[in-house]
Amino acid sequence: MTAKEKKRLEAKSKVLKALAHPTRLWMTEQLESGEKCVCEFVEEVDADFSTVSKHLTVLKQAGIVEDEKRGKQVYYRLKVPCVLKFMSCVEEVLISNAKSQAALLG
Amino acid sequence: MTAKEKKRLEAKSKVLKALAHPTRLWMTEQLESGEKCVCEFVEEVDADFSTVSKHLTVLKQAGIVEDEKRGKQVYYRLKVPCVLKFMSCVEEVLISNAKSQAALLG
DNA sequence: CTAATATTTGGCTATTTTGCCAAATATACC
DNA sequence: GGTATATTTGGCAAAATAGCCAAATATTAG
Repeated sequence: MTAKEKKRLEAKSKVLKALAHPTRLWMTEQLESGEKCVCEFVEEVDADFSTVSKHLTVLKQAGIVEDEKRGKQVYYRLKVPCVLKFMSCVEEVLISNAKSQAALLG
Repeated sequence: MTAKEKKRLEAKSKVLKALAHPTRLWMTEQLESGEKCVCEFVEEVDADFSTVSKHLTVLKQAGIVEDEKRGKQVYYRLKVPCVLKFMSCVEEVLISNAKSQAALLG
């Protein structure tokens, strides 16, 4: 494996890792219907304001979302909408897992 | 958020988390061209045999790959091939990131 | 049965990630 | 200016993850 390939793998992993957290995944899914400010997330997520803010920072640094400050609030929106489309494949894995589970149970 | 939705988010996160590691991502990509046994991965991955085996276990438990023992070897193959197709979206994020980077540099 | 090969498992430490709190920063309003 | 609101940042402790080694297991060959 070349150094370049390694870099590319690490970059892709970073994007996946950003999505690989229940709260971050949920927030990403929420953004499908349009931008939201941090406070809107905080209301629904039962987590500290700082925690939500940090999660959004992770998504931002991965390049999945972008933010814009308007007045006192910071609004986040999807930067690369396809992340939601590819989630359908993750669902497919879940369905496959459920089938395996069902098969085991007879 | 209902308990059911929470479960679903956690399940999806587990799948994403399994892919969110350079070595596991690489191994998953390698399986695109067909099954491989653990020893083949070990030769190319500069990591301990046990480490590679554990990574494969993570992918297996997430439902991304399945294994089959034949003789002394254990062969792994993709169980849900779409995981590679959705990787094209992750690439799209990388391209988007590169563009942002380029824009910053003027 | 014994030896050799392929793989998994257990255990341990180092590193990374999470999430809270408190403090800092930014913006609008008075 | 001072105050209230929205958000980020720094710091810390708890939890999760990674990767190595050694030991256990399984299979084949002799």
